[in-house]
Amino acid sequence: MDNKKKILLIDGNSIINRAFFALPPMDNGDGLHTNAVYGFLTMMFKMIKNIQPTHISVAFDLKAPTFRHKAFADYKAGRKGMPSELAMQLEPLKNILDSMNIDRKELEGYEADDILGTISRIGEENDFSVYVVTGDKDAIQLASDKTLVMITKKGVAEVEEYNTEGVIERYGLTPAQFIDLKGLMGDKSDNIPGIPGIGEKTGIKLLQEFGSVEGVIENVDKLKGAQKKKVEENTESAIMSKELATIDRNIPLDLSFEDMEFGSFDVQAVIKEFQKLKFNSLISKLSELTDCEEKEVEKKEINKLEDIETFIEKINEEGVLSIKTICREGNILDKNIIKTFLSIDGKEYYYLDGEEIIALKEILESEEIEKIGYELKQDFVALRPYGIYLGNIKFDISIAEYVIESKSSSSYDIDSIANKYLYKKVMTKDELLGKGAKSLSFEEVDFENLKDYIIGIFDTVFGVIEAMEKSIIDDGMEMLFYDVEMPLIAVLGDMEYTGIMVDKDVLNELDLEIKELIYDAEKKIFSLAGEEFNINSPKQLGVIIFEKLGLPVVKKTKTGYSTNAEVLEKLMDEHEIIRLISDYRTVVKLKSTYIDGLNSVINEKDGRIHSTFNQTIASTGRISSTDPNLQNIPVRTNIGRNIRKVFISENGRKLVDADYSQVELRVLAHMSGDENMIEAFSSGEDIHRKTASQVFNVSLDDVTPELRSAAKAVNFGIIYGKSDFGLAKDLNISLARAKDYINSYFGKYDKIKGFMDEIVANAERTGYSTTMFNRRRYIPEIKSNNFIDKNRGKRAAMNAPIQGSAADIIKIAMVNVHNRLFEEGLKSKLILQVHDELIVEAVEDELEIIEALLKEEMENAVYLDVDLDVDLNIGNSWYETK
DNA sequence: GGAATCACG
DNA sequence: ACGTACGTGATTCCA
Repeated sequence: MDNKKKILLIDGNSIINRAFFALPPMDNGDGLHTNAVYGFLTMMFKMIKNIQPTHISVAFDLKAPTFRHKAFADYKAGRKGMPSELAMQLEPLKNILDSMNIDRKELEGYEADDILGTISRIGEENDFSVYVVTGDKDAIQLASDKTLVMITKKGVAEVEEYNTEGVIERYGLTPAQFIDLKGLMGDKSDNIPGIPGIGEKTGIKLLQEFGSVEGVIENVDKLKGAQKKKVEENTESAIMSKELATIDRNIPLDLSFEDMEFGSFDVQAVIKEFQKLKFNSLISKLSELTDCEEKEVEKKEINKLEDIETFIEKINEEGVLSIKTICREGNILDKNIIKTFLSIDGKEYYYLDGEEIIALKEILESEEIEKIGYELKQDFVALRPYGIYLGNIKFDISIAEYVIESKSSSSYDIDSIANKYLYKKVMTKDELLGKGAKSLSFEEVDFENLKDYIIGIFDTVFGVIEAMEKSIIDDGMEMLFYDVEMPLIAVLGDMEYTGIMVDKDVLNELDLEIKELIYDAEKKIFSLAGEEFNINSPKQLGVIIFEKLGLPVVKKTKTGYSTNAEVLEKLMDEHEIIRLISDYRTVVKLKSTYIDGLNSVINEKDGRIHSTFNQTIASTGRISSTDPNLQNIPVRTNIGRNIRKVFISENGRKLVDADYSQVELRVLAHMSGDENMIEAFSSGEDIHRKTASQVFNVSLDDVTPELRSAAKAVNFGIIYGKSDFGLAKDLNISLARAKDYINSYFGKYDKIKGFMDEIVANAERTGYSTTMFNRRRYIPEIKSNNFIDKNRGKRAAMNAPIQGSAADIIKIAMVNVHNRLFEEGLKSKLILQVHDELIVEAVEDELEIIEALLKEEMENAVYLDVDLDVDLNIGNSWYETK
């Protein structure tokens, strides 16, 4: 089966039918069901990818009666018609096949089976390797050394393959005898009678002995008892059944292999069809199918913008501007722009050199002119040193893709966006600059190449906005995208550009202290171990404590002994070296990640640290912070908390730290509508204490610290979908008691239970869960057959609406705080966000205004069925704001 | 470049 | 019976 000529034959009705029943309902938002088409195409794409056929044909049944109906009035009697949800999907499927130039065949009086049988025969005669895909086992009779029959099992994704040998192996019969088997056993689904009482096993046995239906009949005398009687009484039925089950491989079919050739089609037309059905994920798979014409990036001119006046006039007319700055590596505070590329309509592209961009300041800052682009925060920040504040950021395609397709580990680079929406290959930054040691900078790169890179970005921006906008509206994310995510770009850009002041002296003092601690700990560890080794190497450390010192192994990792904090905690009483190792780990972490790490990113010009805030990373909608990560500065331990003394306010300013109190639990109370939980919050009591009293049925005064901490653990566990096992482990209680806690928790807060169950059920059906503001998180694992993956998917599904809604809320607050600071002409700056906490560096004159402003905007960002509560703390350093 | 570890909400 | 809390980022070791 290694011919160059390969023909893929698909039983269209059989496969679309299977797909319909195997896949959960899907629709395109316009009432058109799409699951069967989607399933069909997924299967077909997979086959094309695996088989690489040169020819394809899809056969369909027609409604008209076939020769089988004429021969046997009851043929297929009792079969229900197609459900309308499936019937409505036939035309769209046929349209897609047509637009992909895939041959379709249907012939009055015959079934799809007969078409496949005939083509496969002619194909074999013409030296093709033939691949037949269907859900109907009848087709097994077509199997041969040249024809591989693939029968779908479990939906449409997996198939069982049969060639001659495969049939013999599985049934002990030749493919031709498979027809005889049908003749004997009949087929309920087609209402073919066969011989009542003879099933697959008996049928196979008889055929192995007598060869065929006719053989069985001739030798009926050799049979005994009831079996003999059955065969005698149903001779005619058996012969007729065999006839009905025989695929007619000689039907009068017009066919030319030329028509069935597969490979070239109008990709853009197919994409349009897919977009109608919302099959975005399939669009990106088109490129895997065939190397047929990828749409080339059009060669375009990018000219120096000479006539700025006319350009500005035109912008004012159009009202939209796309921009991409290209910068040299350098200090965020310096003017680093090499070139700024501009386009108004996606047709004409221009550039300006370096500082020339200042000529467009008014337009760039204009609230009238809408700015569109890709990763516009970079441009926003790049323009700041020129005194330009990019205004009215309307549409950023990287963030649009993030809200449209939010799932874990997805990338939103320009190439994947272009590929998905436009089926275009565009140049990536890596392709432009190269990777690794040989990589170039933007300054070194050839200008012609740079132009192609920019054309790719602009073409993509202008090409995808319409489709993205439609997705955003269809999914109900207009408010989230236009009123939260887009304005947030400038907020985050400002935070990055402003940075946070650090006290280098404090940092150096801490460094000296910690060096001492590390040195002392090292010395003691080596002496207790009796040798020197690399304490930072879990491998070497494992050898020392588990082999040399013989401590009991608590847990293993993939690669060896586990030596993490939890394990060390368990070994604490076994040997005094453990405490030292644990402390050593703590201080080394502080030095490497925080002291050395922060030291290396202090901006030499302003003595501040300028982190980058990422808006398209976290699958739940949170913001993340890198270079450095300012969202994981130590706070939980006394020694670690000292790092916060490094983050200070400038002279004449104060840090105002505002944090939401229990925002995730409040979100949960609101979203679930649970009256008891809502009451718990409105009582104003400490929430974990109140929960303890409600769940354990004791008066508030009788809540012991143990009960409170149990309630706290359950409260948090609920947010993450924690199991009884995990709770038992954390609280160090029996599994039974942990179960008890959870049961009484859900007994008291029964709507929370219902809410969680509903989220999981919805996610299993739709594949995603949503926040209060319709932010989606896609969780494909929840449909997995793997128990572990599926459960992880369920927990992610339960957590995403809570964590994500809280993220939405603080983003709204950030936009509102930022707007008020601007509108009221205040000099204080929002400089940090740590998920439920905002930090403003306030000038002292504005301190009271800022306190009120922060509290007001954060508490009123949204209105929930429970109040949002914000705690304020003021200090000269982050350490003091506690 | 992945694994292990540990810092945060 | 399964394996056992969601979401991040940085550092270090080691193949």
